[in-house]
Amino acid sequence: MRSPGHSRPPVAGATGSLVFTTVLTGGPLSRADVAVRTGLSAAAVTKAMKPLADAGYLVEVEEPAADLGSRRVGRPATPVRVHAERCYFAGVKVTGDELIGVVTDLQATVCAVRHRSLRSRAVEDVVTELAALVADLLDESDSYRASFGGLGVSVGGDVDPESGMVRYSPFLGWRQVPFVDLVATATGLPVRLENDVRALTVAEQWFGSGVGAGSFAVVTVGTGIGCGLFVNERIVSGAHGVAGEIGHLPFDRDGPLCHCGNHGCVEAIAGNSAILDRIRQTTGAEVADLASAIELARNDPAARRVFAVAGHAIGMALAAVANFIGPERIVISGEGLAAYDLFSEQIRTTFAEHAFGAAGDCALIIRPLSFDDWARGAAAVAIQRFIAPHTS
Amino acid sequence: MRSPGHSRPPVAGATGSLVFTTVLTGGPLSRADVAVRTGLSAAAVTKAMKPLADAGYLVEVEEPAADLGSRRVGRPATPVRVHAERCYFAGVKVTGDELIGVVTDLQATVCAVRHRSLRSRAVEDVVTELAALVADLLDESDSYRASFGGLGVSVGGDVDPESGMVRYSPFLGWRQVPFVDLVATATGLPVRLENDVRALTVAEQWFGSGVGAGSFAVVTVGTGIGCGLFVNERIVSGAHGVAGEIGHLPFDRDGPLCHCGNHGCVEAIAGNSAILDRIRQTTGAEVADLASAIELARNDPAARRVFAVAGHAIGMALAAVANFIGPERIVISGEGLAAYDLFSEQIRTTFAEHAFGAAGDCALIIRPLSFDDWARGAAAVAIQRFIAPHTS
DNA sequence: ATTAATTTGTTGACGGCGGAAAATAATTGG
DNA sequence: CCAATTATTTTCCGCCGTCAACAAATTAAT
Repeated sequence: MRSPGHSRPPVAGATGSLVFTTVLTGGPLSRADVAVRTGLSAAAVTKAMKPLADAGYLVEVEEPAADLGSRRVGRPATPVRVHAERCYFAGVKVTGDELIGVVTDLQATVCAVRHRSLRSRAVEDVVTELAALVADLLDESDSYRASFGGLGVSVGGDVDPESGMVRYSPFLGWRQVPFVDLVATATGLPVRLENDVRALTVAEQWFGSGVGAGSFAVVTVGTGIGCGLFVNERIVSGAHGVAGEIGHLPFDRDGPLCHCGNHGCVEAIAGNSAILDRIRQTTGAEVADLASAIELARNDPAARRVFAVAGHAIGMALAAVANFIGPERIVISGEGLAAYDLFSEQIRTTFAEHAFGAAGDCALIIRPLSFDDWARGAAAVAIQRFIAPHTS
Repeated sequence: MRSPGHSRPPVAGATGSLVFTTVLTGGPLSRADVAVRTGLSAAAVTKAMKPLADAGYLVEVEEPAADLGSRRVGRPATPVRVHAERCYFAGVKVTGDELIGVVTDLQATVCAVRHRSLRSRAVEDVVTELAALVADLLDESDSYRASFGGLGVSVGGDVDPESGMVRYSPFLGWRQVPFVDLVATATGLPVRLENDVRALTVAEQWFGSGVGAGSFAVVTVGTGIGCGLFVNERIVSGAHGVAGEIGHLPFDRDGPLCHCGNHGCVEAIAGNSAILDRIRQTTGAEVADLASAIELARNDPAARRVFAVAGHAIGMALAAVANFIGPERIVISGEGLAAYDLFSEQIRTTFAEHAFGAAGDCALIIRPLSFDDWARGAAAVAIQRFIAPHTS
């Protein structure tokens, strides 16, 4: 029943996944290192690695690179690394007016990118366009199809990965769409669906700033302001599909009206369009997009003040995240962060002021994000599914 | 090396804990039911139960109570329940001016209560008083000492259960106190330490409204406003010991000054003393405590309005919790809730207004809490430790 | 050079534990 | 009393991880 060309997931059980992800996220590691990190015995590691190496997913590092500070006595370690080109994954982020697709290898390194604008948001049109986009991507190299691991799709809104349903997506205007089934039949590929912010969080968890953290949060600043949470070894999905909605924390009863109907939400102060509106309003300048707003702010104190106010709101939101779940790190990402120097000071000051006690020890990590990174997040979801099929 | 009279933890491994907690939290259950709930095979359940029954922790229900809607064909099930009197636990909540202690059975039913006021907050004095309090409690019945499972202690502030340290407690003015070690040597009992709100959350998780929920939050409204979180099968402790600090979410830049230095925190609007101050201020009445404030509000519209404003702030905080982690349920507890009818309407309205999408589906459960319940929470921590020693 | 010490990696025996299937038990409904 | 049905127990089997012994590869010391 297996379609030809789809690689079989390499792992047999939980231990296999554990060992594999340890190597995947921890760079080249000797078997002994893996044993220490996982808490398994050395014997168990050897046994778990055997089939993974046989199937080509793990390879021993050829050049021992003996220079690195070692020179200890004893048999030298032979580090093992993931063979990233062993299989490939596709990820597509669906927005209201565009599809962004990537192909990545096993380590989520982007190998190919394609965008495709949407002329219609009708479900069948989106599915058709998505299938075409993925086909185009996979046609870029024979290897992609030859050893394909899975397709990840991310959508903003309320999404259920288990059933593969888009329960509600405001941007697309969808309700109760069995998106995974539709995409799977249209493409013939194994498909996994996830919320867009959570997909990004998965990417950070395994391939980004979340590696090694017991808990972390990803805060995205863009049109909206969102937050992905990784707590107690897992991503928080919310009992009803909603989690990490920090965009509408109200900070100022007299603040600007938000589209949600309340006043002074973070999003209504620090969202991209809020910033643009505010800059137009206070300076009278005709700024077309965020880039020109940033440009303007370099010389115009009034515009700069708008960014400072936004930075204040973001700092408050970060403090709320830190006080709430006490993550080890918070990764702040977004397009606007290209202008990080404009926010930075204000964000950190406000965060420090409002973080409660030891919550302030939480590390703030800035990570500017391109649109392609969102699609990479979707691919990361597919990778995670491929490696740990059991994990929710 | 085991002190005489301390019962040995009954479980061998993870499966044993699982089966035992399933029976403990799920009331009397047949082995077949347990198999379904845990996902184990029936055979595994039988095998896991054997040693637990032999040791007297589980007993078969004698009276099959055959009335209950059953009357199906086939061999009747023999429900198994926890033998609650098999062993006893003590729990002590330490506040700035009082110790509250209880003895409970294995099901966290309170068997004995004692309070003891503190004349000094010096560490050694508190330890001495605590040991005396526990001794008094255990002296109330021979059974307590004869089959004693463990002592749980809860303290407000930043607490590390693993090391047994009170890292920082504002109310006691302690820093880096190795409290578990001190109490253990003073009492000769096995001791477990936990943050007070998290201890309460453990009690709800196993013996209260959290039973069966994949995620829930406990919001406590009292002098301070706090929140315990249960997410992804575990309680959230925060990487730096801080989590669930919702008391200082700022909702109103022009609101009253909070002791934390900012304006308009939830705590500065809806905390007990904030309510009292506000009522004195607006009505000029001399209210001594919350009870008389409630009394007054029954007839005085101005006082009632103060409660409504507090209810609004609480509703906002609940919405923030729901939007943030999307729990299945939120348990709201506190002394002030005796006057729930004063808050209720406003809390629910505000919550519904500010909960984002499906986050509003979260169930709000009211559970008035006595001070003894806090001590019971500490005992619950000891129970949990007794049953699942491996779990963090 | 030889040997000892040290660390890594492999192999095989052993045991715990959970599942599958068969056996046993206890009822209901003929 | 016999079938049907559901609960529980028993027996057997296989997976998987640890332990202990061993093989490998290198440094340090003699």
